Amino acid sequence: MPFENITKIIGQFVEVKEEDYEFYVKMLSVVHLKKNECWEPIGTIGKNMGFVNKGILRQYYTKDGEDFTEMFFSENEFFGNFISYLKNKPTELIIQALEPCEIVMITFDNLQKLYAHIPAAERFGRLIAEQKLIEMHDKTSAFLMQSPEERYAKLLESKPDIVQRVKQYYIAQYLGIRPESLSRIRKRAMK
Amino acid sequence: MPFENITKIIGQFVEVKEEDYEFYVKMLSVVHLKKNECWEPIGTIGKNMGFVNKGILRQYYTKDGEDFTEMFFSENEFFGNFISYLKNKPTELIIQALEPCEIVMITFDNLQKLYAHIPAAERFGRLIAEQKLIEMHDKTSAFLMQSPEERYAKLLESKPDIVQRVKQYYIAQYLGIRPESLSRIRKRAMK
DNA sequence: CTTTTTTCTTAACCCAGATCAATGAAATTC
DNA sequence: GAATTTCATTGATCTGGGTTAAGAAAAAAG
Repeated sequence: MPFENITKIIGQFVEVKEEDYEFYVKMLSVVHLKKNECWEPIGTIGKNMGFVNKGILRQYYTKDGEDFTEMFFSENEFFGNFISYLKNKPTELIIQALEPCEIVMITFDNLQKLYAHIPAAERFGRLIAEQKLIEMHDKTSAFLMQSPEERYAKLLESKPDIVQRVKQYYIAQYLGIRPESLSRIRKRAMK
Repeated sequence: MPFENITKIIGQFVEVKEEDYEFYVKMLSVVHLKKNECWEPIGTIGKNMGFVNKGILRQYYTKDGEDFTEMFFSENEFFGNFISYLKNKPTELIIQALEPCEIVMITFDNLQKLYAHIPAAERFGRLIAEQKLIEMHDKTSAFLMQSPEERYAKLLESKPDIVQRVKQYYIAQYLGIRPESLSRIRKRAMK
């Protein structure tokens, strides 16, 4: 039952009518990513939205040979190269599986069909977009208002599973610091 | 001719048909803000979008008695408490005039009417939203990838007028540093 | 299970930005 | 336009994170 989770999550946003269920399912497919595998080829235009059934992914940029991790996605979260799709231009964004992942996939094109066929889905799409906007906003303001140490404490509180399951240098990238510094922060926090 | 600038700007996004012009104008109004005056009362739900005809504003949060400036808006830019409007909840966001401002205003409600009446306007609305999303994204990645000094250099290059017209401690807030540090960065940069 | 590679920790030193305090410059107020 | 408040600069000192390098621990490969 690969669509069990996503059905539950969509149901939290909008009412999924019995008669629409099949149409939803027809738009969806399931893909598996091996560890370290990437979601879409680098330098292409975003075509697909994903939903994490199982596993963790990270979204990152590379600049001067250094990685900058922007976000993690774990079970029951949506992700995708939205900006590339919206701008219809390739971006440098990379989304990579950090564990073997099972992903429910919908192409942005099918998403549009879904909107056309099921008006309630439009509401769902808007809510996802808004949620992404708010997440991004929260992250920006965290960089403005908090120290790396505070940001780590917040992450630990809001997403303890991520901290457990993800290599520390990815967490450090996410916080905007070096792995060595994160190690010190963790040591300080133990007391 | 308070609508001259906005007409030009909208025209860059979508074609404004002669016969629609009057409808556009009917949706718009002009407000003036005195220096230090705020756009919408604090703690209310975002109701209006603004377009800067003349002046500069800053968008900021207050936390523990300290201000964190997120963004500046000057001539020909759109602004508004979009997140509050989208969530239909008040936010702590404050938008304040740093100079006497002339603002072209449209209520979000009228914006919806505009969408309904002129399909091309929907495209304009989407483009504005995307632009805001991209701006926000750029700002987050700047915090991840650049030092305060580099962020200042970038601001100086991309918005020299802002640096000229805005008090330095607002610039410092925007860069996420103290005014004293900005002063030192400026001194270093002179050489 | 052993070897090899990757990741994490620790230490020593450096530096940009924070903090505190004082002074000078500029903008407001009256 | 003098007085007062606000803002910018500078100096001294402190600190958290960066850098470099080494060794320990854990994970992957064989």
